[in-house]
Amino acid sequence: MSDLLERLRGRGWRLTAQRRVVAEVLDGDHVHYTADEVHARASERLPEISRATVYNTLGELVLLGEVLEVSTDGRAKRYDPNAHHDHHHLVCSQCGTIRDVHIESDPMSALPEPERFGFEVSEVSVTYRGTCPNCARA
Amino acid sequence: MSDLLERLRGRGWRLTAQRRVVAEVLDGDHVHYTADEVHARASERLPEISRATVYNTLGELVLLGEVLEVSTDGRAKRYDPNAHHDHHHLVCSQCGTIRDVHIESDPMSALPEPERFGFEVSEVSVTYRGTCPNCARA
DNA sequence: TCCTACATTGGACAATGTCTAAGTCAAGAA
DNA sequence: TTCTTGACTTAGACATTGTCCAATGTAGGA
Repeated sequence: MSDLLERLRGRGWRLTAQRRVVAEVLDGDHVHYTADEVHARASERLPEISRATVYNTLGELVLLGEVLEVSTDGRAKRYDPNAHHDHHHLVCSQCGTIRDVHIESDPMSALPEPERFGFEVSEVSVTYRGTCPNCARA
Repeated sequence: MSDLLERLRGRGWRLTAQRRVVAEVLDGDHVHYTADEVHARASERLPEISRATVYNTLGELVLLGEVLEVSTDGRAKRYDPNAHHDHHHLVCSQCGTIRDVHIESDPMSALPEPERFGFEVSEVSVTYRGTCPNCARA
């Protein structure tokens, strides 16, 4: 994730304590926090960080293509730092847990020309839903 | 859509003017209104209908499997009456327009067992994003 | 027609996200 | 190093979307 900070500095980002902490919170695999979860974790390291800054920073990371925005349930958006590896999502309908998954076909090529309705299609996301092992036990 | 009303009555639904109007608003192809859009359209025919009733009715239709809930952008959920025909969605990133599309592969079978992480997977949705012809012109 | 359980209403409340004005600070210039 | 400036942060007001509740209304069976 320090790679990330270097890349961003190279793009003219001013490097502040707040941005550094947000980037650190997002470091890891299968990380899919909501903005408020990021804020809570960032506050542990930098208590005075404001909600607005977290929202701003997440928005910038998304625009820069470093983080993906995932909205699985119409509740809070989640932020996925794994933006440089093509993947999809598996979501537990009960507890909301998300896993990154890799699939064996190319869904983009599965959409026939006549079904594109003249759209310039640039992106596809596949979301699987089900019950995770934890919730299945309960 | 009157089929729908019959089906619901058969399931013990009490048939009220409000529910009838909501069902009428949802009639049609490529209909993907937000709850507030449904409310606005329903209000044209039944001015005193309340927001709460629209939300309640939409929620019930979803539970009954007659309408699908679609959250494409983390903004308001949209309601898709085309629940009995398997399909996916093509969304314009600029104006939010949605089209129903049919694809040529089965995305469910594209998720290998080891990528299921012990989940009981029951559902898959594929969302294509791009620019619609209208927005491309502008 | 009458009853009653179910449906509707309006408004308060909750969750998430956006915006603004004022204060603060990172980083280049001198 | 210190100065300067425009970008960044902050707190809190506000907006949007959705949920809940107590009071009232009504569909449909008896």
